[in-house]
Amino acid sequence: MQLYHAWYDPRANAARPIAELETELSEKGTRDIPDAEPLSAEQWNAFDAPARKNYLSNFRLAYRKAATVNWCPKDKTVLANEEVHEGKCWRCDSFVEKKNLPQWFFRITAYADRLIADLDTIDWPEHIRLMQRNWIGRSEGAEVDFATDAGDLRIFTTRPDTLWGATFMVLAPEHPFVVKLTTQDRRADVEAYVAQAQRETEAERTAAEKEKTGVFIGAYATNPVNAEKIPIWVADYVMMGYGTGAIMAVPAHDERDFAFALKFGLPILPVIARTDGLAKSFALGGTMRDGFADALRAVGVSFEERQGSLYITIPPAKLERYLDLAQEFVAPGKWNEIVGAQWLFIFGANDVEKFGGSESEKRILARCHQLESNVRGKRTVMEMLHAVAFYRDALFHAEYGAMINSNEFSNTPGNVAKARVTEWLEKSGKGKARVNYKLRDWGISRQRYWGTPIPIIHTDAGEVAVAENDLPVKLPDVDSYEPTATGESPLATIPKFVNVKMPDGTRGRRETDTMGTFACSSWYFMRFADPQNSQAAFDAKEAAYWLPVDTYVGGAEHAVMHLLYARFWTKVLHDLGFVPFIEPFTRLRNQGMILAPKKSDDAKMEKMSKSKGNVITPDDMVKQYGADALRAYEMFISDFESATPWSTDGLAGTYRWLRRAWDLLLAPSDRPAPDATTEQADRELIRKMHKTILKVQQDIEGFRFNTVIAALMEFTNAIQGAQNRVSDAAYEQARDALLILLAPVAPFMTEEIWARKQRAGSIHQQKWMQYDAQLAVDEMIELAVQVNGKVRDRIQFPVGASETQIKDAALKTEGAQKYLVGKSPAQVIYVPGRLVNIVVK
RNA sequence: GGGGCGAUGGCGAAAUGGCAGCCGCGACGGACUUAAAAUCCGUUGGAGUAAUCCUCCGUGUGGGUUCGACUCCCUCUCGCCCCA
Repeated sequence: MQLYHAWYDPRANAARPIAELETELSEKGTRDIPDAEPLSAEQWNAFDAPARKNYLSNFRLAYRKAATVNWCPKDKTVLANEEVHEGKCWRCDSFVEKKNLPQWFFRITAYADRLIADLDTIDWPEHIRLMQRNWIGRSEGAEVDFATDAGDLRIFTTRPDTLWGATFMVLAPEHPFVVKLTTQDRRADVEAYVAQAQRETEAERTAAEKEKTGVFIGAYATNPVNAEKIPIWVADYVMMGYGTGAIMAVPAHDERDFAFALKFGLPILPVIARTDGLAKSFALGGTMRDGFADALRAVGVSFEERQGSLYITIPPAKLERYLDLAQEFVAPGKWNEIVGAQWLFIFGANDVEKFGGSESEKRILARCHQLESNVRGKRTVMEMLHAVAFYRDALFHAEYGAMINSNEFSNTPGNVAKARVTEWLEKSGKGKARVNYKLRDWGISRQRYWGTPIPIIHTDAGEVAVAENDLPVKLPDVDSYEPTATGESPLATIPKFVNVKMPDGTRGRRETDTMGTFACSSWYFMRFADPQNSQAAFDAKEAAYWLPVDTYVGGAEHAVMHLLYARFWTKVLHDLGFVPFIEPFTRLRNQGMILAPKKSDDAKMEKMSKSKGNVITPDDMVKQYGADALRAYEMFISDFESATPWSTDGLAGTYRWLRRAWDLLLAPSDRPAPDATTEQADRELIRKMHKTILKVQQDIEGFRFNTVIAALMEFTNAIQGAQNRVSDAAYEQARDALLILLAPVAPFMTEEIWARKQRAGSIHQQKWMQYDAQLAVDEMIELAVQVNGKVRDRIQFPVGASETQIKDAALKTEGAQKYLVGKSPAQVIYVPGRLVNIVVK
């Protein structure tokens, strides 16, 4: 239970024994520990034992806290996520509820930065490392406090540069401020909404994602950067688990906030300039005086005209001219606007309103409502603009760009905006820089029988770890594994397991949750280093000798869970001195999945796995074709990393090839003596042999087993084809090479042939073939002759011919000449050993 | 909803930015056989054509970069995996 006895010290950036933390707390409290809740030594020393245990839970790498589980009200059981389908129980189809239970967690978030940084030290596929980085989801931003009647409401944002565009706030339904701030008149609506959101599963909360929902809670918060009062809403698109469970909504530059604001008529104020300079204007028929279109043409502003209206996209350089023209031509009692790169409402000559804040929003809206009855239903300027489909791509963007409409920060360039605002927030005490992670702590509790018992005993003095000598805690023998009606683990119903006597005579209750299987898969490879050890999980010396794992082959489907958890566990054990390495698997390669037809729909494929019940066992194939043929076929079937449908159609072909090789390798050798005719054939066969040696060894090292088989098939064909034309010596040499190269592919068959040939020892202990570059080199090369990238002829040259010679010959080929009639080559490109491309204009 | 990967003949697939389809399956034709199986030989991306000559088309869609794109960049569609 080392995780329980350890905590993460951010100063050392490493795990340390919890005892050292206790000492520190008793001497100086949390004074030196960054981000810890303030606690003095006096306060700590005044705590009783349970209070101390409780406080230490904030630090331990293994700790308990309340968390929601899926609960089936009919089966009265806790369901794993994969047992919930579309919000319903997999067995009885009743709607799954949420239930709060104390659960055990591992504090993997403490290692987030190291889990990212150390990815650079291992040889893993790039997409797996990318997935882990995304999964950890490190984002830099700032914490900002918004004042409310219930005190400061803290939010986390990755875009502090958009603070001036915050027009409302959104709380997660579970946020404690929802209850504190909701006004009397809004209470009924808010409570109904929160209750509904909590009934919904996470899946439903995001599945019904298209339509945004939420309610206003009646309260307001003050934006610390401009003292504007903005309304507070509660909505299920904000999750309590991420950041602080509260967001400032900047609808002009966040897609979800934009959709939410449009739906509920909340103001949308652009505060970041567009980076693409896109500016548009829609001149509705009748709003501009005659001659406007001609005037636009005269200054070179292009537009589309449909049904009397002009759809104008204004080039950045022409914005000023356009503004002049619009003022000149706008009809009395009408207006024209520019959106995108500028936000201007043109009501007449020298009567232009800039849309740049809540005051201008009100003014513009009031004037437009007065002038035009059609827009009176629109609650915000942006809603009015959004009604024009032509404008839609110019209204919203989420890029970094120069700040606008942000008081003294306006015109701050996009590349420094975030840093400058963050710095200012810190200096002015309005907020501070903070790093946030998507990664959550790892919940290990399962309310199941099958799993490793969590070695903790609950006593009157709080929880106590099981003494090291008493480990491991074993599962009791039971008759029934059925879950309990209370949601507790079945272990809770077994008094013999639950009740324990402590050394001091008091009674304790064993923890009855078990660990999910990922806990075990996080360290099994360490146990493999010392599997018989009955004293400890493994001996440090054995682990240091055998580990880390040099090459780990597994499926990409484990990219973010198993592989991340195993890395975390390894780092903890490293910090605590149990292993000398920081990464468990030095090299990782993914094998592709084997797919099988879906049971429900034959036309679709899915991963072949026990849990899906679509597994095909290879026993019959081994019986019919032998293990070697099956092995070779699996190597051959596709690229190692690609998923591929299972099919035995090609297995007979692999079998035929191995049998052909068998016959060939065991055939009596009686070739003609070397002479002039055999000499050339010998050279060719030996050349093929060396090419094959190189290909096979390179491809094995690169995990390209399918092309290894292809190369060996080619070599087999080559020997067979040449057998009556080569000398005895060459034939023997080639056959011996094939036998050795075949050994890793068909280990049983080659061993048998080795024995039948009366060779000493095992074939699998022989030296590998030596590649000879000299003997592998070609005498002649064939080059394609292309004209404008299309092959028109071919030429042959001895190796070593000069570039000039080759280019000249290429130009003279019949195929090239045909396409050069009346033209002259503009360029001739020679790619050594490959082709000549003649470029003709 | 988020993240990752993929799409090439009838099928599994190959191809350091340089001749698309290596190798195998299947199919077709032939040899051997009384016959079948097995084995061996040949053909096999599509269209046009008497033709194995030749021409055009062709790597999910639409665009871009390049002398040259399956390969690099952007858009979309579909499929699979992981998480929610």
